[in-house]
Amino acid sequence: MSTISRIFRTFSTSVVKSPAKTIYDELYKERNLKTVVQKFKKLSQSHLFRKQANVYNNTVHRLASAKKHKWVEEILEDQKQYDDISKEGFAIRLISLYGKSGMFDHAHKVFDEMPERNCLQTVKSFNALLGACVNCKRFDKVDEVFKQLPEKISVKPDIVSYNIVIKAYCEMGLFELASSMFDEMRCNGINPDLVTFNTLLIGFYGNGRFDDGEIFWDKMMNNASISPDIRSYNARLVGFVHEKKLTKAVDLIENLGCLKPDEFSYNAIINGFCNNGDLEEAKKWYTKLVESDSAPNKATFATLIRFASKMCDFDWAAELFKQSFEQKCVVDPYVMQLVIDGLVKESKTEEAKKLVGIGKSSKVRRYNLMMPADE
DNA sequence: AAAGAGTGAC
Repeated sequence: MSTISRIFRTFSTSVVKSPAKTIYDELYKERNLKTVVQKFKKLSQSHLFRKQANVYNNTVHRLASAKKHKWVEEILEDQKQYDDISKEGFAIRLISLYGKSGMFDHAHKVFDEMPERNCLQTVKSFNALLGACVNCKRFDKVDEVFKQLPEKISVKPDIVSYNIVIKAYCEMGLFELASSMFDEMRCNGINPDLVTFNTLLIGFYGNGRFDDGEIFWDKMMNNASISPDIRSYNARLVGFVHEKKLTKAVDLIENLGCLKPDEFSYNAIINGFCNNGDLEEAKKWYTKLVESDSAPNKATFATLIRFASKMCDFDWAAELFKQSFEQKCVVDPYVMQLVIDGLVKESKTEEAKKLVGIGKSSKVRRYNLMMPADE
């Protein structure tokens, strides 16, 4: 579920600003998902509607997050009646939407049906299928698709294909295979790009393979055609934090040159100080984040509210609690309840009641937080 | 219209 949210995150945020938002307001404002399905199918009859990729992303995301996979199937299968399905781009959209919804067999079926719909299978739809393996965590299928399919359908894997396979190996914890794929792609005349390096850096630094991370960091720095971006630096920050090298991490975030730290950079540092039990530094870096061009997000609040509660700084926890609502960040109710319980324990009953009220009235997410006496 | 890289964790 959290994986699904992450995969769709880019789309749902862009949808907010998209003009489709106003045109299809009726669909977005509908709270009843069964009605959403009916309305979506009705709207799909319009050729113009079917061009709106964002409406598809948004709707499928809503249904998949609510675990209504039958309804995802209902709206996506319904699309096959339109001529658009013989265009590769439309098939790719269905494959990737099924993939993001965790429905691998459906994704594979759309791919398999392409020839009978006179739709050419190029490396792009091949990559969409490969991506669906990873998004559905069907790692057993990755090798099968990557090693057998290209020959069957006469496509040549490209840089995107290799990047997807490298990500799959990193997620499987098969770091040696991820490294060897990096060598193999170069033998096949495909040069690693920024995505390749960032995938490997995140895989290594994020999983306790600091030394391997450093090897690829050096390779990237020595590669004249690659300019590391903030994601590359953030991966290394996470690596330093894992290694408990906080001085190194702080030095890195303060010396990014022309790059600007983002919320992921700050979160990495904040995580480090929380793990060290350093309340003062955690507060300091939270303030820096608030004063920066970025804003704290769900992960920031989840970490800090939990940490402040653990350190019994319930005044700060309450402050963060309120901030998280102002920023419309949805944090696990269990963490929010920690703050209420802590305030009550310190006899700050009025403040606790106030927070319960904020939770009940929130439009972002209605929390059913309780005063300990209610339980 | 269309494929690939990220944060927490009872």
